[in-house]
Amino acid sequence: MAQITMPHDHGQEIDKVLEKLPAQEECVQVAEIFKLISDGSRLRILWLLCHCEECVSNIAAAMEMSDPAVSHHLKILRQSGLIVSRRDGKEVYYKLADTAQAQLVHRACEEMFQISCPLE
Amino acid sequence: MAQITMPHDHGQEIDKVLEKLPAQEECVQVAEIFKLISDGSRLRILWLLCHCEECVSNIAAAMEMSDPAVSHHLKILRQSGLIVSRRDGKEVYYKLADTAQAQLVHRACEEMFQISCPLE
DNA sequence: TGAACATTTAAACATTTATTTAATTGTTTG
DNA sequence: CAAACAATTAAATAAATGTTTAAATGTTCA
Repeated sequence: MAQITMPHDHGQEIDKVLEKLPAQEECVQVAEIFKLISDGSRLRILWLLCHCEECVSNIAAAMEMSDPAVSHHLKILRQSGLIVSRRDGKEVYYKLADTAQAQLVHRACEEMFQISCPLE
Repeated sequence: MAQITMPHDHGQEIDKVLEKLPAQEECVQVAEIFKLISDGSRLRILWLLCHCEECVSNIAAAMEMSDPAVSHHLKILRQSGLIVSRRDGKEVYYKLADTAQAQLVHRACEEMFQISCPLE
């Protein structure tokens, strides 16, 4: 990693931090995960799928959204590996993936819901 | 809350879940927090400010970004309350806010960095 | 006061993104 | 096979977003 000269010298504190600064590409990757839950509709769909397995029609009804709109979000979530799908007859069921990453995202959501909604 | 009829009946599992389904507005609020760290550049800036207090010029140098671009992200983060600023002479210093929400976001980031970067 | 420095703001631009409507694919069953 | 149903895809649109360049604001100090 190339050394970067700071315009201003405010002590050596930042040097140690810069040693551990995640690379740009790594930050983009992590940000990509947060982007998955950075839309209200998609976050709400994911919340549902964290708690049950459901078909597209029912998800759309629960969200009060159109089927194509829901399908769009499901595709994004599935392509990321956060959720999985299975077809049973005419219907396709979605649920949270059984992976460490999915569990981590799930936990992050739950924690954030608590903090953003203090006991009023 | 208005009751929603499901197009398909797959048992009563979903009913209990829908009782706890966060409201749309609440999801938008929580998603707004995740949106703050859904951009690679902004996430990297926040990571830095989680570990030290620095002025805009130095942040920009560390990120290898232009001052206005960094300033733009700092503004978004500051307006959200995730970071705070103080002026000392010509320079403005930024650092993570001392709030429960900031700590929560900080923790979520740290956890996500670990998972997205497995020991290779 | 005026020059130099640090930061922010404004305008412009290219991308991305969420949603709608319409058409298409896939599956079941009469 | 054909009709009905479930889900996805495609095209179109409006809105949001990150970055650049240029200008403006704020602060220090000679």
